Amino acid sequence: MTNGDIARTLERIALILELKGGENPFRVRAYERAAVSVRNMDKDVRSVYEQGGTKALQQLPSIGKDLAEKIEEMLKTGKLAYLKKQEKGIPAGLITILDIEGMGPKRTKELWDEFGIQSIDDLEKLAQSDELRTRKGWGKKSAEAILRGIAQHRKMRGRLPLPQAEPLARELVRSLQDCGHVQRIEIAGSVRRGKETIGDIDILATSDKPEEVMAYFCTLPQVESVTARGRTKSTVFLRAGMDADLRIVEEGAFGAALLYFTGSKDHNIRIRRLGIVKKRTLSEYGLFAGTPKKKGEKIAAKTEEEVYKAIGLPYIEPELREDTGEVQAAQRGKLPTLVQERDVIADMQMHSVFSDGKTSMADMARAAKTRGLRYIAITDHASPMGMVKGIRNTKKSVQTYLEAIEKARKQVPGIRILAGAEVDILKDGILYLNDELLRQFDWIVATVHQYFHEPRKETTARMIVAIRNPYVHMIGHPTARMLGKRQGIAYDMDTVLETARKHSVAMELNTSPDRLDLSAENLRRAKEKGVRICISSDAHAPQGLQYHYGILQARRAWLEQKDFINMQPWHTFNAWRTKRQASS
DNA sequence: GCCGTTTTCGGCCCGACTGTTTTCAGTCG
Repeated sequence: MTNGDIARTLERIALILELKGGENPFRVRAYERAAVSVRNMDKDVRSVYEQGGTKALQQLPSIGKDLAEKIEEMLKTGKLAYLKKQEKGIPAGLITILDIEGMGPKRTKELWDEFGIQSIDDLEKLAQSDELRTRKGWGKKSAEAILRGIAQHRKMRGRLPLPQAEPLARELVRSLQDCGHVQRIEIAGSVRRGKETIGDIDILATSDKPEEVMAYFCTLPQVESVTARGRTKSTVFLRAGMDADLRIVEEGAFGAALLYFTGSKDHNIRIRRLGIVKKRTLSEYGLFAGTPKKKGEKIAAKTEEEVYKAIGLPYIEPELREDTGEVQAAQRGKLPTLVQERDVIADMQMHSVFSDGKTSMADMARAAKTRGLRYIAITDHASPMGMVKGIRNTKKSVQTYLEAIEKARKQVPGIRILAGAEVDILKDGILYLNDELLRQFDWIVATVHQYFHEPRKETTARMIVAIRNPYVHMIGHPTARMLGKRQGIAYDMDTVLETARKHSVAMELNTSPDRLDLSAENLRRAKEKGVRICISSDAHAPQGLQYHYGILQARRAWLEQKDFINMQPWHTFNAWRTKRQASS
C-alpha cells in the first residue's frame, strides 16, 4: 500500500461515515485530516512504520493511536476490517453521488432511504420524475439543480491542468477589468497557489457597483450557465468545462479576503487556530478581537502581510499554503527563500531540427541568449524508435551532430552551448548509444520513452541501471508522465532518488506544460534527500523556452535557487559536471 | 478521532448562498 492508497482508504471511511449519518462530525473530519496528512507526506508511510512502528506513525500530524493501528493493519494485510464493516450495506455507486454539486451526505442519504437510489443514474431518473418536485423540502428548482449538476459532472470529468486553467483565469480577469466598475482584482484559490491541476477558478475583486459587476460576470461569453448569483458571490460554469467563482469584497478587507480565498482550506484552519489561541477570530473580513459570537474590534484586514503579522507570522508565499509544515516553519523563521523565474540562467534540454525540433540549433541558441540564458545544452533525441529522427547509434551520425553543434557555436557567440543528447533508456536500463559514443558528448540526458507499464520492481531496477551509467548527467522527465493523459511510470521513488544522490546524477524539473515532471511532491522528496535538481524547458521551438509553470511547481516544492545545479554560475555547474564524469 | 501556553477532557474555522422555509438546514469553499 502506498501513501495514496492509505489516504484514499481514510477518505472513503470519512465519506461512508457521513453518508450513514448520526456520526460525530469531528470524527469524520479527523479521518479527512489524516488522509490529507498522509497524502502530503514527503516520506513513505511504510518506511516510517518499518523504522519506528506505530509509535513513529503517531508522530505524524493528525495521526493518533487509533489511526496508527489502522494504518499498521493496512500495511500488514493490505486491507482494513473497519472499512469492510462500515461498507456493509452501502452501495458502491452511492458515494459517487457526493461528487454532484449540491448533493451532500444528508440529501444523498434521504433519497437513498426514501427512494432507494444507488447511483448517479438513479438520481437522474428521480430528478426527472415528479416525485422530487413535490417532496417537502425539495421542489422544482432542486430537481433542476441536480440535473444541471449531473450534466456538469459528466462533462467535467475531473480537473484541468494548471497550464490550461491559468490562462482561463487571466482571461476572466481581463474581461472583468473591461467592465469599468472593478478597482482591485486578483486571482485567488488553487490557481494562485500554483497547483498542478485546478478544480475551479476563484477571482476576488473590489467594486463601487457590485451588482453591475456580478451581472456583467454572469453574462460573459465564456459562461455557459450560472450556478449561483448573489451580491458578493457568484458561481458560473464556464464553456471550458469548469466552475469559476467571483467574490466582491470591501477594499478595507481585501487582504483578509485574499488570504481566505487563496486557501488552502487546511492552511486557513491552521492559522485560525493560531488566532484562537490568542483570543482572535479570523475570517474573510479580517482579524478581530474576541470570539465569533462576541466579536470585538478589527485588528488587521487590509493586506495579507498585515494579517499574518497580527497573528504572529511572517508573510507566507501562496505556493506554500498547504499545511504541510509551512506555518511551523514560519513560526521558527525557517521559511525557504523560494526560487524565482529570474533565477533561470541555463537550460539543459532543448531540441533542434536535427531531431523533432522546429528550428535550427543557432535559432534556439539565439532565442536562449535573448532570454538572458548564459549556458544551454542542445539535446536532440537518440532513440531506437524508427519514427524519431535524430542521432543514431553510429560513429558517423554522432560526428555529423557534433559538427552541427560546433557550427552553431560559431554562429551564436556569447552563450555557451553544450553538445548534449537525450538518449533513450531501453527496457533493461541500458542506453541506446554505446559508451564509445556517449563519451563524446558534454551532456547526457537519459529518458524513458517506451515500456511505460512494466512492473514496479523491474522499472526501479531499470532506472538504477541508467543512473549508474557513468556518462549520464541527468534523468530527464523522470516519470514520463503526460498531464491529464498518461500517468507515468511507477517505481520506488525513494530508492531511485537515493541512487541519484549517491551517483551525483541530477533529476530534471521538465517545465514543458504537458509534463511538469518531477511533480512538486517528488521534487520536495528529492530536495530532502540532497538530490541535485536541474530545470529545463524541453523546448522544440524558441517560444518553448518557458519556465513559468515549472517555477511555480518548484516553489510548491519549497525549492530555492541553491537547489538547482543549473542556477549556479558556469564554473560551479561545470565543476560538478566534470567531477561527475571523473568519479564515475 | 485528534489534540494540548484553554493539556487527558472538551473542544474541534467561519460565513455566504440556495431553496425552502417563515427562522432554517444543507451545501460549499
